Amino acid sequence: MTRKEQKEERRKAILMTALTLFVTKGYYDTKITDIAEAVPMSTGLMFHYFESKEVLLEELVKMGAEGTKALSSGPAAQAAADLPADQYLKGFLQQMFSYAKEQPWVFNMFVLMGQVRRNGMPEEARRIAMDVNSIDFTAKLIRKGQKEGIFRKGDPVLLSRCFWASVQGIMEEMAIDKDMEVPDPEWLVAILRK
Amino acid sequence: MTRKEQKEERRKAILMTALTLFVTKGYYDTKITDIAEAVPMSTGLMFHYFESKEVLLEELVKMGAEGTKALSSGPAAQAAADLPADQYLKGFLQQMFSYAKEQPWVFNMFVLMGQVRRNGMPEEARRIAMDVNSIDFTAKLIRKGQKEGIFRKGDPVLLSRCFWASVQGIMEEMAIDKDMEVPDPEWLVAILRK
DNA sequence: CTGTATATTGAATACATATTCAATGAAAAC
DNA sequence: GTTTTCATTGAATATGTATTCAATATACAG
Repeated sequence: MTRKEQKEERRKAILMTALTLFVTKGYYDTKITDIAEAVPMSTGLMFHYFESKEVLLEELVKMGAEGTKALSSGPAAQAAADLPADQYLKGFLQQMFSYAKEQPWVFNMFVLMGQVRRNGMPEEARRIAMDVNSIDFTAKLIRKGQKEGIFRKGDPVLLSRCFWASVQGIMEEMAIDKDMEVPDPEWLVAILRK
Repeated sequence: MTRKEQKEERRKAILMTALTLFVTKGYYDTKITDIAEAVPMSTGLMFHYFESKEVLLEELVKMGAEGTKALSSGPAAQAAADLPADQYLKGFLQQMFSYAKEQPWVFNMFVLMGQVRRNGMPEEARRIAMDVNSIDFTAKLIRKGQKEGIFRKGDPVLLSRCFWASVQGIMEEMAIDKDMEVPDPEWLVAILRK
């Protein structure tokens, strides 16, 4: 394994460790030393890989942003066009909920993206996360569902915000309480259903 | 006005200012100087009224805890016993949403209580907020609704967690985006409905 | 091998911000 | 009107934690 690959491995290890800690303890409560200790590596070495705690967060958010974009333009987006809107959303939630245990990486990333959008989070990371706009994507889906006659009346954007706020809230609880039972996706889609 | 009353007034002014800032900017991002500047008063004087930033938060959370307890044992609790479960919850949300503009104090307090329960928030305040358990209260209500045949099947505690996580998420958005339209309480109660 | 580059450490430093404090002003008590 | 108590200020200090750095070890290249 080349030197460059080694370094890349190490960067990923740091990123994954930080991701877990950020989501479970919160960004401000996880200190650089916490991450270093968990990797494990010395505190100073962290700065050989990332120039600051904020940049580390930004890298994570960038990864999340790419993933989300891929999702909303790749084959999954095709499925969205074909499937009935409610089926697609239920499928998405089912997938995400199952990741909570099988691919915590993906799950945590999704949760982090939501958290970083909140006020008081570092400016630049927040900007990047805000850029990825699931709200609009889902709003379109909701409009489609309304036409199909399966979703309730109401401003699609507002419905979309409510839907995602709910999903985010529940996923944060799941991220912290690993033993929490997985909710039925239908419960959340019911927010939209007629 | 006596000296003591003056002091009490001033304390309240600080508490209300801090509440607004905590909810809109986040606890960690609002500095003591931010609060002092907004009150307004000198930074040092803040410590004449509250011994620390954490204690200030704790005082707020204590107030919120009292308010919540009063709510769940006062006349409102009676109403809960009489009304159909869905009516009661819708009424509660309607009330809370209307407070967003008319009594931002109450609204913000409610949001803060939710935020403080999260990981990474100061220990003691968190403990106090956790103590106030809306989850169980609502779980009972949900059980009632299930018997009435209006709520879906499923673990009442899990349903309750989902319901509150959703409410919290949406109220946080409303707290930050003052122009956001008020969602229809029915959308959230639909999480529970059969 | 030898020299050069990279990885690693832990202690020193920088920095942001919470907290203290000595000094001053203003109000209440006597 | 004098004394005493409380309110107020802003600069100094303490503290926690991010960040830097000089020193050392390890891997790689020639």
